[in-house]
Amino acid sequence: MEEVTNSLTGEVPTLADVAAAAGVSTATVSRCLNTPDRVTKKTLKIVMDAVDQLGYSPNYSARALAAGRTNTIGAIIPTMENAIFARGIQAFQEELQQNGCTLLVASSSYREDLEEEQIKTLTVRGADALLLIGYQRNPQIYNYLAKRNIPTVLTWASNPEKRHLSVGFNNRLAMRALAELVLQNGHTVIGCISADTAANDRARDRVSGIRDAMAAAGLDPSDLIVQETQYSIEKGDMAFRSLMSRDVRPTAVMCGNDVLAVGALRAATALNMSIPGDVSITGFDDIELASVAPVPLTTVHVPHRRMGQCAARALMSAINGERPESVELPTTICRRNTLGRAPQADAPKR
Amino acid sequence: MEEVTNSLTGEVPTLADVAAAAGVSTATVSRCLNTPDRVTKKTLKIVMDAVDQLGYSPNYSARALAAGRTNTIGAIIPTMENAIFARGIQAFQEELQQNGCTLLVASSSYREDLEEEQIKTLTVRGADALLLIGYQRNPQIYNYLAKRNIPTVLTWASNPEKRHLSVGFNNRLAMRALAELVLQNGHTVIGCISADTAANDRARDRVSGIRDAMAAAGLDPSDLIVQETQYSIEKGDMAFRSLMSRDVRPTAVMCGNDVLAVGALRAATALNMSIPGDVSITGFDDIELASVAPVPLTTVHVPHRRMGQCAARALMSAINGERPESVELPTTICRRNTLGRAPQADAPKR
DNA sequence: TTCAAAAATGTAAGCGCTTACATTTTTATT
DNA sequence: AATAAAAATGTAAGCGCTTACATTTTTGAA
Repeated sequence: MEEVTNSLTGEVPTLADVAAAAGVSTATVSRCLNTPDRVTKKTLKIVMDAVDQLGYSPNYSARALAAGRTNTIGAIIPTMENAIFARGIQAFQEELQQNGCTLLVASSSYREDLEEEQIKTLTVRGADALLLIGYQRNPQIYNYLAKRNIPTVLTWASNPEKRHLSVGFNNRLAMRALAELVLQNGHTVIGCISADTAANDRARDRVSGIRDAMAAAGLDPSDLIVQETQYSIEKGDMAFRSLMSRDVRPTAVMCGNDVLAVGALRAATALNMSIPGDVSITGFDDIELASVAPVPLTTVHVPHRRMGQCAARALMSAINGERPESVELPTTICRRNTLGRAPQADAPKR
Repeated sequence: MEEVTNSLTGEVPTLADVAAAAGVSTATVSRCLNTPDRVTKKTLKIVMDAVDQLGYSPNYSARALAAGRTNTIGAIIPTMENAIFARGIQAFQEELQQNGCTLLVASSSYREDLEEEQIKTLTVRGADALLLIGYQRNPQIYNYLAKRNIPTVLTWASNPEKRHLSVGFNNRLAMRALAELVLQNGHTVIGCISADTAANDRARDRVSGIRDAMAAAGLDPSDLIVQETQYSIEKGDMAFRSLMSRDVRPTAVMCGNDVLAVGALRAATALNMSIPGDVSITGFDDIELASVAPVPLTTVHVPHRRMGQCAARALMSAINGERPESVELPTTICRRNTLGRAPQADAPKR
């Protein structure tokens, strides 16, 4: 954190100042900084001493302009308001940092139009690559990105059409596995609280996963009672109540993520229902909230950190002109206390 | 999201391309983009049409290099892993965006050395201004910032020495008010779970606030039982257990933030203690977690969104050469269900 | 020791934009 | 209609860096 300003100008020193101080050309200084092995040990030392002495640090705008790359990666996530993406993005950023890159995060509030805008903003600002959540979006965007040659990784899902680079997990299979466990516990009337399945591919895949399991178990998948809402504890609470006000109450409520599940849990408690005695509840994500909920949540564990890390690596290699492979990370089921045997045959309400 | 690439080169169009297409000089195009009122309505139209037609968007690196500013603001927060800073930063970013600025977020993991590094990284990358959390840091950093002429706003606290621009709240007074309420409920043995008071000024101020209230109520402030730990639910749980294993158990445990309080709550439940019957627990921040905790948390409400917004405005005006004033936002006490009367005189354990 | 090849260094041309200053056009005044 | 002042536009010089290419120095084989 120490620095000697250029004694000549009193200004922040430039490459040229270093070159002058070291008695070499600017090209050599640049090489010392970027490709030290193309330079003599001796020169390197002289130059680096000058760098230290002047407290020089390169101007990134100039570097970006000249080199045509910014060493900045953009990420657009649907929300920062809850912790769904926090851990994964944190890991992503840590990995980038190790590679000398900076992360620029924007959030789209789950709105497609805003996401498009953010993508444009970030690329225009020179993001060398992008991390996006999910795969469903206007094809024009993929064209735009392709035309501009911006490597992009899709995360938190694995892209069914293998056209785009993705580092994620299979939402459908993951949820199916959990649903199978629910069915094994004797539940036959199943409710589901999900985010908007039209706009959110992860949500849609998760619901499909439940239906898959039902079909495989000989139930009619269309019997699944789906309640769509937004991701928040409050909304989860309301959706659960709505589910419970039906003539035939589900004995198990599978939630699209942990946030909704915690809301459902709260509502159930408020309704004096015991968990999992009266009703089973499941989540998805395994964020911290899941393990500290009033009743620890049975949920799907997603390897968020690893996903962030892999995504970063994939992007770095894409930037370097390689062709990284998509990866599909395994999820596991996290059995805790909100899933139990279905209660006795459910009598119609009243 | 549509774009016609420069038909001449097939490349992303530049200012010069637009100028050529519009039949004007690059300077005029630049003016149309940056200072449209210095240009004829007619020219403006011609140029803007060319811009649309070519799908031109400016190269930010070049613009930054030439103009000497990046329109990028940096924020360094201690953590992204929990929601303490999320809402405030979100509001900060929204406000910046309205002013054409982009936010660059980095996290320091509550480590002073990392924070210094991040500050350097962000300024070197051309951040025009910085948002920092708290006021306590190596004076050299403030020098560095001053020398580089980087406007900086300190947030989540209000700086006691008025030397730096800050937009925050008074942690000490806020916690004192809450502590007074606790004391009014008849509690005399008070425990406190806090973050590291040596490194974290907000944490320190909050503890001081409790002591202030005790002193004012005729208690000995040094009787406050302080347990320091990191901010996480798990750590809060452990700290609470440790507090409860003392010979004289506190009847009220005031936590440094809501995350710790939720952990304490969990531990209390696990220990079969009723809340607030056996023990009262308080938080700080009023993040979403507080209202959805198993027992809704009595806590200090902090106007996070407003703080983020004000901080952004202050920075924007500082960038424009004005001298914005520090602001201290009021906090309020949020009475919910974890604070009650002290139980009967506490018998020594066993 | 000589000389070609390899390695190190230097030269200088941009990267795409902003802006001070110069020039031209418009406006308002007489 | 003539003219000075104001407004609009153009010219061109950088901003600080990277890198293709040219030049110089070093290396090592003959």
